[in-house]
Amino acid sequence: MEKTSKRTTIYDLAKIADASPSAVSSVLNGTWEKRRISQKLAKRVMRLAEEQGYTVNVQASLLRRERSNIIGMIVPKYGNRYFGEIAEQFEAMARGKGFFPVVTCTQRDPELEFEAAKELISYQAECLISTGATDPDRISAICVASGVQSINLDLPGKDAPSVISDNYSAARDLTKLILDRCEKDLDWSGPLRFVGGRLADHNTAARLDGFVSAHNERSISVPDSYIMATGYSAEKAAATLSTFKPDGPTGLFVNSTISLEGVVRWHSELAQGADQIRYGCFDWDPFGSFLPGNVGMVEQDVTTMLIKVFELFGKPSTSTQPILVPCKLRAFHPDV
Amino acid sequence: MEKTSKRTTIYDLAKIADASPSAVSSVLNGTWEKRRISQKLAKRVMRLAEEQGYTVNVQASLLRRERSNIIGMIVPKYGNRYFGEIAEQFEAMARGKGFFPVVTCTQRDPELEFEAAKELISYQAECLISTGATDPDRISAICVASGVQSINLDLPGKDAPSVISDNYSAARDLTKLILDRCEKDLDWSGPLRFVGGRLADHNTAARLDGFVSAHNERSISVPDSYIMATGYSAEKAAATLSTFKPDGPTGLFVNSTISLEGVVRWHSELAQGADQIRYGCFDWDPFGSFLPGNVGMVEQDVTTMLIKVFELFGKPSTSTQPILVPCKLRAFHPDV
DNA sequence: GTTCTGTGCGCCATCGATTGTGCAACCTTG
DNA sequence: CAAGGTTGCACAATCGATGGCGCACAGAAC
Repeated sequence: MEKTSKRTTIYDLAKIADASPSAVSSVLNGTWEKRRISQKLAKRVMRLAEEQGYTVNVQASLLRRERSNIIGMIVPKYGNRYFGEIAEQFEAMARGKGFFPVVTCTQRDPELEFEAAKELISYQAECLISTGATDPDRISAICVASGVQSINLDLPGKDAPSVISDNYSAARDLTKLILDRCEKDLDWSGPLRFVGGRLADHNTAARLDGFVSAHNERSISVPDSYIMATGYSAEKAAATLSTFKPDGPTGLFVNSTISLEGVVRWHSELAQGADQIRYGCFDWDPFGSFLPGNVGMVEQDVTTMLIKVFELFGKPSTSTQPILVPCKLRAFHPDV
Repeated sequence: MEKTSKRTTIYDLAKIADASPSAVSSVLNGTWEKRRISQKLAKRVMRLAEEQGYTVNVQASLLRRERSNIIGMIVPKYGNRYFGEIAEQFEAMARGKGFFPVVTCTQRDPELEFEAAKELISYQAECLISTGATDPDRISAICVASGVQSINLDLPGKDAPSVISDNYSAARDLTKLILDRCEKDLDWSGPLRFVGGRLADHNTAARLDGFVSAHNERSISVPDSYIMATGYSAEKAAATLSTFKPDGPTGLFVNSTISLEGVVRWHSELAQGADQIRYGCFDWDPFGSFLPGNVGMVEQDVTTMLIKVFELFGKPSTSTQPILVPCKLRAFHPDV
């Protein structure tokens, strides 16, 4: 039925349909009515294409049309609710708008981010969305050089429009929630410890601001040693906490579910006093919400963020002032 | 510095370097020594390419070379440890081998799976890996028609080689673990309930087999009503369990972390007897391991699975007998 | 001075699809 | 029946990169 060796092309179809390649092409890409191809020929070609299992060579098609329909995204990780959700929804939305989404995961490795960006540009991506990129401006730079639009998501850059969460407000609200619950459950009023993230990172800085503000509003001062922002990884969080053996009520503000993994490990291994600890986490995870001691989590509003991204898409970049999207605070029920 | 409107091409570079496009091309793709281009010209061209922010138009390049370097994968979800891990490791391995991985998420929607597969073929993917596809054979079929290799991962198909977990053995071991812990903690000896998944699905069937075998080995019989495989979603699991209010010790075999979400929700809302419940889950999640009542989880060996996939890659498809990869059982510490 | 061997590079066809243009064949109208 | 209009399609250039082929020129050998 079909040629064994190579993929069928419009030339093959033209031969067996006894028509010209251009006629075949226009039938298959839907322009045949405009080009006044008879229905008879159109039907014949379509039937043959079906029979031969023809699929366009998008490479060739887009080369000619000088566009790619590809819209690229780089994300640091997949197996994390937040970024997983971003990737999934992004793909769905892009497809809904007729684009071909290509998402690639760069493990928070600046070199890999850069390489992946270049690769996406080579594949003629029309727009590149850098999610949580460690060096978004470096990526914006090659995008500019190649005439490709770039948009930052989750972490802001100064050379391209950015859509990010309102980290400050959400962190402040979460901090208040944890403080309230410490007060209520443990009759203890802080200050909390801030665990995870990197201070150099914009989001961590904004969250820390919110964290400190919430304390200040209550006239609580936070010692420097309580800021344990030693990186994004479960191991680092666990390591930082390993020497900390609380001997009374304690509260933690956990920056990201990745750090939460370390915190929970530490928490579960405490010899005593584990029930005297309350914590909340910036970022949401369905299982996280059932962990003992967890009083609330911040869920970033992925859908709204992506809507904003797609609003920017195609527009000549206006302001690079980050667009802030409010988060949703999820407070969990008090222990019974 | 660079042209504002269009991307730089080898023709642009040829003009400013005062050389021919073919010379530029061979310099940039590394064949210049074979083509006896002088180092002098090569250096000049490379410098210019750098300055102009040149990137190959892979579309054109691959059209000419008649290959794409693209290796495609479809996965049902990202934001799930198992599939997230698969996607991440797949990308890393593919890149390590010089390919361009394109992963796309199809939400367990058969139509979307099919559309995405066609799209990847249109982009000239050289191999398509269907992960957890609901209808892998339909995808294999178009791959065959287009002369593209296809490999199934996680769920087997009969028309292409498959790499899957040894669901039977792992389920048997997990069942035994749960039964042991029920015996030890609750002085209760089953039978357990099986929650989540679809019986029509190969993996659920294999796991159920293992589940039943483990019971049989201990001469425990499992009532039909204990098999609650009503689908893959947290809601469905929660709905199925909603009418179940245990009045004594109970044990559950939870099929997938997705179902686990529902189980945990149900568990946390039980008015009483929650401490009389033990469960284990097929699939691993870092937070899942700290949930009250969870005695163990099965971690599928993603790395080994992908190694097997890459071993199949490029080979003329041999047998379509599924390749079984053993899982790792993670048992959690008894409650203190 | 002629022939021979390298060196260095340009010319041109090609990959598959798209699209502006052109042109037969047929039909209509007066 | 000629002029004009319509229908239906083919031709050929083009997108950017690649690679076989061949040509010009330089130096070596005789």
